[in-house]
Amino acid sequence: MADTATPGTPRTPDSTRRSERSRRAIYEAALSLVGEAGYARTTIEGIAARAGVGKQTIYRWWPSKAAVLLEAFVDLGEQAAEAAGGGDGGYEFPDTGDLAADLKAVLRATVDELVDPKYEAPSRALTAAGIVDPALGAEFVEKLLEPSLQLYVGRLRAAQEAGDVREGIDPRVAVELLVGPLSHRWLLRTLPLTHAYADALVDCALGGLAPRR
Amino acid sequence: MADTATPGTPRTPDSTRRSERSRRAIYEAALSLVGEAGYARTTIEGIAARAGVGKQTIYRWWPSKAAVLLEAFVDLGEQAAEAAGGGDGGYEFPDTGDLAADLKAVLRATVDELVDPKYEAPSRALTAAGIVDPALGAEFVEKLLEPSLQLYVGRLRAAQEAGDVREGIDPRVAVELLVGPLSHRWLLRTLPLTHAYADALVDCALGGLAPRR
Amino acid sequence: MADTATPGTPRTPDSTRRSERSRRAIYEAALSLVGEAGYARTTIEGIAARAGVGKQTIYRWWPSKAAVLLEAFVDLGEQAAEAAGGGDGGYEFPDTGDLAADLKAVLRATVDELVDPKYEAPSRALTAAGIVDPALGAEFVEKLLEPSLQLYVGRLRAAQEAGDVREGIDPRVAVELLVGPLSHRWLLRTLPLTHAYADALVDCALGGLAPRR
Amino acid sequence: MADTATPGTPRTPDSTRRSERSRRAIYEAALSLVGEAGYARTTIEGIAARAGVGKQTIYRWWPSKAAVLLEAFVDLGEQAAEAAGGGDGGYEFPDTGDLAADLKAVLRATVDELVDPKYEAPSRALTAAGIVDPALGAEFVEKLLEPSLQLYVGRLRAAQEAGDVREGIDPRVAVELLVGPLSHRWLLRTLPLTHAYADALVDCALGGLAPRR
DNA sequence: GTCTAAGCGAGACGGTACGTCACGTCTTATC
DNA sequence: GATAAGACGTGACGTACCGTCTCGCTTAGAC
Repeated sequence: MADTATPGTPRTPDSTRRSERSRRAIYEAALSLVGEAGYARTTIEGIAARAGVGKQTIYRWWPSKAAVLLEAFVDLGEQAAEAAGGGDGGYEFPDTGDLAADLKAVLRATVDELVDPKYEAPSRALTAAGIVDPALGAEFVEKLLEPSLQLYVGRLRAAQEAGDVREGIDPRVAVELLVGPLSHRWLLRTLPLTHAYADALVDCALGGLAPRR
Repeated sequence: MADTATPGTPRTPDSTRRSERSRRAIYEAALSLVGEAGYARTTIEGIAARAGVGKQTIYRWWPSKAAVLLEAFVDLGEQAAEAAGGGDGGYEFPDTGDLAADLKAVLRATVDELVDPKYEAPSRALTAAGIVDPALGAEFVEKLLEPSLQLYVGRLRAAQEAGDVREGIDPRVAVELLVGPLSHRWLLRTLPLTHAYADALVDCALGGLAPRR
Repeated sequence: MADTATPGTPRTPDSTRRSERSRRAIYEAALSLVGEAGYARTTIEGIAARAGVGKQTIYRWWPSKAAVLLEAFVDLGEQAAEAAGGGDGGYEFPDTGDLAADLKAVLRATVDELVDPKYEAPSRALTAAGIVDPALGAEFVEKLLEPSLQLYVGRLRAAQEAGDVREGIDPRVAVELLVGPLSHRWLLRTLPLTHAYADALVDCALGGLAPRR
Repeated sequence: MADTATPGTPRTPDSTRRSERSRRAIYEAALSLVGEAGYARTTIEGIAARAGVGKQTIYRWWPSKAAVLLEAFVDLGEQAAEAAGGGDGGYEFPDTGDLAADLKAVLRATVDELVDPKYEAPSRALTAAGIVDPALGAEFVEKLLEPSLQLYVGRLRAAQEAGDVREGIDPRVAVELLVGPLSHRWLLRTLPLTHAYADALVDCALGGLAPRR
């Protein structure tokens, strides 16, 4: 009965003795390197060197380069949220009563975020890594994507109760009807991602393609 | 309009002397290796070895592993089309007069294709590579994605003329309203990709989220 | 006079952490491969593979294949000397009082060594490499050739003091008068290298070509 | 009895149809490249490219890079001889009656040639190649070295008849006594190769190391 | 004067080795 | 015991040349 934590075969490091200093330095190094050189040309050795950290310190705490970057990214988001909201990091979805306006505002903000050069490279890299690696993808979805989607779901459910959305509609599908096309254009670069597109999406999705009788 | 191929400065190989034998062997090796070991564990050396080809023969004709796989994939599609349609490779979009039914049929078929284990690994790999590398992404879209989307656009335009789609709707946006969510679920694995989901999408998109007055 | 090793700009490895095991394995692999396949067909990859060592471990410590072999050869000599002399590796030149006899004995031994198939291939390879590459040649001369020549010089100087060599003679030139022709025949393979030739050389060199008045 | 030339298995090219133009261009390219980049960095592809010649034209007529260079070098010597002597290329060894003076003159000229930067690189390269490759070495000795040595032998034999060299001396050994040390210094770069050294060699060799009674 | 077969320039091909980079593991010394 | 440092075995990278081969083109010598 030697080990406190999981008795699994691989050595479980003692997280209470972990160096906060190193952790922060690794986050910063990872993000800056991905921003400068791109994800593919960012290496664990490079992160360690820039962070002034031994390679083993990275391998001890993360299973892969993608995992490091994901955590760094989550941390970035938390810090931004903390700085902005002051609260516990929970963004709120606007509810002015005008569903279309609210959705357009949020989708426009999302567009702005997606094309912001500061976030674009690491976001794309993480998304791509998650597409190929299911485990990483699951973490990516759980930590970064799903929380946002839940906000949409909440707003749409409220709209449904207010009678602004038909009864038979599954709010989850409705969310994807809006977010899916945005994501599609961003990831695949088929056509420019603009505010106008965001507005068009909302109008189409709410009004439907079929003519109103 | 003199030269078909790239007139670039660096050594341009003479494509008339290219070995068809090697090209085919490389396609097959690339596809089989990605299928067996996954994209990340597929190497150019491995492809060359399995194809019985010198590495230089790959580097002479393709700039990257992703480019090889993309071409192999395009070739696979062409061969399949040739075998199936007998014609010049152009699939046709069904038009029974019932727009909803036609869209559901096609989306269901797309779902089946996306979850087919034979195609899933290379498709994901290529998509992910294109997300990170704009040049490759552009080629991916142009050669593989856009042709399919144009079939949707054609069908929707016909529907619009028949009065089955509202006049103000941009058919391109309409297509993305259907395809975007599908792609979103497939790439990010948020929720299972099923025929039911395809049907729900069509219903939502055609009918709209807002209640009919 | 701070640093023993090269203070060069490029990554200087820490020699205190060097693996003795690998070093020895590399020496052995290099010597055996040159013996079996010849120098030209010996490759760094081959040495690394046979030594069970990464290529980088060779490139980290040696600048070239020739440098590896030179060190391996020097090491071989040191080990042989240690095994034989028990002392610090210094061979001694015989001094029986009979200069001609002593020289013949040593030259005959040299002949035997030069034609020994075990040493011939690597010796030739190293000499040839040194002929073309001045830096390597200098190291070869300093580490392997010059120590031997100095023994000759010492013996000849003693002979000069004993009145067995004329006063005006430069001992260094005298040494080369004996060693040069031997080396010439060995390297260029003009005529067979035999004990008889060694004897003839000593007689000619001591007695001179011109008739004694 | 199908083939005119050697009925050996490998295709024997028809030398009557050989392109003199290409041959000369290859000689020039080979010599200039070795002079500029050194032997090791000279490649057959490089020679072919500079000569404006297909690789196969080289492989058709020569078995190796060294063979090309050797022939180029022999040709160079022949052309020089033709230009100088006007005759059939046979240099003559001076015979003024003063053996020591004649030998010194020739050895000094040899020294000058050996240190001439124009010839040094290819000479060293060829010598080194011949040291390692017996077949090439034999050709090198036969075509380039032996003819020169025979001139020495002739002069020494004449001196022996004139009573300037002792009867018991083998002229061949005597030649090597003079040429060997020169070659030794040149090849191994132990000490500077000078006219003074040439003179000292002649004096030592003629007078002998042992004191005259 | 044609015809045909060789040499020729060019360069694609299957290979081997190069020298470099980064991986993930391990060891050593420091804190 | 976590850490900075970095040597190690491993394996892929992209490049350089190897020696063979296959193309058209040209250029004799035989008809």
